[in-house]
Amino acid sequence: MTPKTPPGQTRERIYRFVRDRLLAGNPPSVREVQEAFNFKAVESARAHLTHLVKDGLLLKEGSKARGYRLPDSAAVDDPPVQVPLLGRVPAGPLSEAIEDIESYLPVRSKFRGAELFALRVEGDSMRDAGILDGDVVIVQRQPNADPGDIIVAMIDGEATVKTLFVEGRRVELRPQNPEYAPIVPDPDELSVLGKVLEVRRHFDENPFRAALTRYGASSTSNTQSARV
Amino acid sequence: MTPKTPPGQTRERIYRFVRDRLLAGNPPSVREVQEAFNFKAVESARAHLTHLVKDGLLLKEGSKARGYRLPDSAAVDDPPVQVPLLGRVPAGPLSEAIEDIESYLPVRSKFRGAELFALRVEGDSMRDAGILDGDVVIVQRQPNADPGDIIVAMIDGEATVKTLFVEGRRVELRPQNPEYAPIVPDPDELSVLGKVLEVRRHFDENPFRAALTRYGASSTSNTQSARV
DNA sequence: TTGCTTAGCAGACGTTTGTCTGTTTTATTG
DNA sequence: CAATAAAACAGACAAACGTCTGCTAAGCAA
Repeated sequence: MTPKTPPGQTRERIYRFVRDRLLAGNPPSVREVQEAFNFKAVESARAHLTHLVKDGLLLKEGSKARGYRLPDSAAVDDPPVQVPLLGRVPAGPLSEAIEDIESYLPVRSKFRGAELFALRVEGDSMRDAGILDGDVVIVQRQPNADPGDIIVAMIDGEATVKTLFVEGRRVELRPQNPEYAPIVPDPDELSVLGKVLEVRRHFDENPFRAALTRYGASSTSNTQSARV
Repeated sequence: MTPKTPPGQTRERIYRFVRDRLLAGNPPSVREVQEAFNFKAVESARAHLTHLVKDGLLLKEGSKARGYRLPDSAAVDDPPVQVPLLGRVPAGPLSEAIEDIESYLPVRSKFRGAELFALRVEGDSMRDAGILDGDVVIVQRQPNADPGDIIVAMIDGEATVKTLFVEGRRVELRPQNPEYAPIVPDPDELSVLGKVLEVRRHFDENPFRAALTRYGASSTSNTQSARV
């Protein structure tokens, strides 16, 4: 027999497993819990689930399939903030750009209260900082920044993402890519839109696949059979 | 027979019914749809659901109970899913790693239903793909992947993030950094943990600032006065 | 009218899933 | 050590559930 786990230990892990599945909108069946924990018997999983209900950690109505639910007490403590992804750069006040909202991104609620917006990066001038063309940056709107911050600034009516450098009176916007030259704006004309808090990149539509298959990887025809 | 409803009218009501149930984390069964709309036959409900899938308004995987899900398009302003950020790599079943949860990250609800976890990347073997040391990847847990996918795989008991290549029988895990060599695992021993959907990097504690001040930017003492 | 399509109904079948009973193993406690 | 409780296992059963085939009725267009 599988070695017995100390009391409560496995139960807590099962609770979190079910909790995550429920938060993901994907309620597990008893047998899925069984398999996730390598139980040999369905009843082992069900016993744990029954106990969790008895302890008030889970809810269950009737004997429906995948019928376990989270009680109110387990509701996510801090609902995330929804940050607008702007299709165009907000030169003026952020409120004027709301008609250009492409979608909303959830960010951790620790940023609640800050004025945030998201922007899609164009170009690869920040390549060596791991910010690539098409990435989305989450920006905290603020009129000034500290040296070393990655900021979004308005230069000649266009928004740029650069690293801020300060040497005495001289202000420099440095790209992170040797192919690009630093920008030295007139300190009085430098308009800081905000400071980059986070970068995100999605691989759903994999932009690398096209380039990669050029190397001679399996043709699309046998992609299915080539699944690993 | 119950009077027939004009084309599409009932279908739209069914869609909203299912959608609301899914957003509430309470997926309905076919028979629950049947009862909600007073159909006399299960098949009446199922026909509508099948059509909704065909029209792309709903998703369905396999023949699981309560298996209908929302596609990406419907997930715009839905409450985000909370994804666990694991402090340690989930070598075994995901359920065994739940005790190592550092925190939860909000991701767009388009991923609702998938089994997701987040992981902190170590090393810069994927540097040229814009995945740097310390970045967080959001992974969809799945046992296989397609060529070109960026995957998390177990190699020699350690988790690695690499790009998957397949040439016939030969499987290759390619870093995106010329300083690293590709890994050619035994196809039978390659264990795919999941596929990387997204990368995130936080600049809150700016990792670049230390390196940047070396260039002679203002010393820490006048950082404040140097704010721009 | 005829033909076609869609909506709905009826019944059945097989799988998934929840549940139950009984047994074995392990840790703990007196 | 024996007694006890908890954990896990084994096997079975019944309800829930998804799916399929065949059918009728209603609307629509040629």
